[in-house]
Amino acid sequence: MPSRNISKSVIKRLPIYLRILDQLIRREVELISSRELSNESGFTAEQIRKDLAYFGAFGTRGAGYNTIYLREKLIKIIGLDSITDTIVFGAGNLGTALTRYNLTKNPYVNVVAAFDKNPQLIGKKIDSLEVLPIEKAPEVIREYGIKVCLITVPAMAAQEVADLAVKHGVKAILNFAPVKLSVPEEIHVHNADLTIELQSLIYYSSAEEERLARLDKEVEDNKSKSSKTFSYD
Amino acid sequence: MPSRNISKSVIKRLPIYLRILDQLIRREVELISSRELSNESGFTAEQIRKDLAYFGAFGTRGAGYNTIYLREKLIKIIGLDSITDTIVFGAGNLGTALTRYNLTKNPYVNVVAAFDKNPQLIGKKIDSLEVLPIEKAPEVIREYGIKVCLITVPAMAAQEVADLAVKHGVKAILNFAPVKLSVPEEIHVHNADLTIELQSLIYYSSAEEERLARLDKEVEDNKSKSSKTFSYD
DNA sequence: TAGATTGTTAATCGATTAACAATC
DNA sequence: TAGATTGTTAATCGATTAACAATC
Repeated sequence: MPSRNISKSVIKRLPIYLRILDQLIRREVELISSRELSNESGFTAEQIRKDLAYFGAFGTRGAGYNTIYLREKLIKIIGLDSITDTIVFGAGNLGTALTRYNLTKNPYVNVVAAFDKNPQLIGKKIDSLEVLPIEKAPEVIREYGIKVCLITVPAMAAQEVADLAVKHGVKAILNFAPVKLSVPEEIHVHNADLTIELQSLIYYSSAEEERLARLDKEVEDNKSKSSKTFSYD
Repeated sequence: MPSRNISKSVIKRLPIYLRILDQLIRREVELISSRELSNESGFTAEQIRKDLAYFGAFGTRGAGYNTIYLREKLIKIIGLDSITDTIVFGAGNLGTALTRYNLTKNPYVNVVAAFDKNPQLIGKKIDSLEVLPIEKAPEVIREYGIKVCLITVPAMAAQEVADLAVKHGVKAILNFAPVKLSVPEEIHVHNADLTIELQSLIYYSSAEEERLARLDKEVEDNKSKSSKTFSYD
């Protein structure tokens, strides 16, 4: 029996494998080797084989993986074999984008409601979905047994919304607000912080070497100018 | 001199430290220990000290880090000391959300243009920014010396847009399209794939143990039912 | 000086890569 | 059978954690 407690990095790769299989199946490819999967995904063939082996032996030695069979297994592993109902907090541009994307392009997920506090947004339609006031959330969470939600409200409001969601039974949060949410430890939070992605990209976009060399020089200069400029007075 | 070639994981944490410092400074906190930074960020104090030490000695033994000084250093390390001009490909909901967010909430970045192919979106205003046809992109990239761009176009169009951006001088891409972009190896791509985030969260949201046990059983059953159902005929 | 906290080196842990026997 | 590719074990690499000397 495969051992459990599989690392986060492995789990993050599974949906990528799934997407590639979806594409291959659409192209009517029936069999794929780990080497070819490597080309498509950018991960090494060894890593792909090892990742899959945590969950079972899905391939055929000498041949490769049957795309349909492996896809089916991945769907079950990730837990996508029944559609996941979810809700979106915040119906601004980001909330609207995510709601619409998941409604139309993500067959594994259904958005049952979007909530906002702003009276101007309440009643607005996102495709056929009407934006509801946040007060309705507890009812919807209970009614649909919502376990996963997305938070796209402003940073200031995010903790409050998270508390409400957790209180009524949500187990996993995809958080787009630029704050660290405090939640009980059994609750899973993934942060999709777009500012952080962008800033860390900027690090690489301009001549790293030069910039850091300049920094070193500054720190040097500071030191020699007597101890430290600031000290604590 | 601190050694270079600092790992991606370190770089991804720097913007988080920066954000916390911004908050502390707003609250007029002047001095902070690595232990307190740990509480705010969720990373260990040891890790924070080590991360910072890659770039220099910014703290004061016995006291901690001066918030203003450390913030200034982080800004220079990340490369945020001059505003980064950027462009957004795709003016749908996601593109609009990102454009608006960066224009209004991200002081380190300026969005100089948003592009779309859809004639219905061209001319649309995002705050004071007018959506331009994608054909104008080369001109804008050259004029502003754009090094960083965001891609929010549909999966099908993403590679084409990336090629265009790279061709005209873009060095770093924040890609929201669910595809693996092929780019020359000196170009940096960060994937912000929201579907993958959501799917890997779903893995954790429902009883993992049970699901995987059920899977094991299936695979067992399959094996005993003669070799494999599919084999390659 | 005593107390506190950094910066840095050493130890541990975990994840990736390499190698290869198993087997289709 | 020969060729190919998986699944798995061992080796390596890198990142995190622990420990502590330096020093404010």
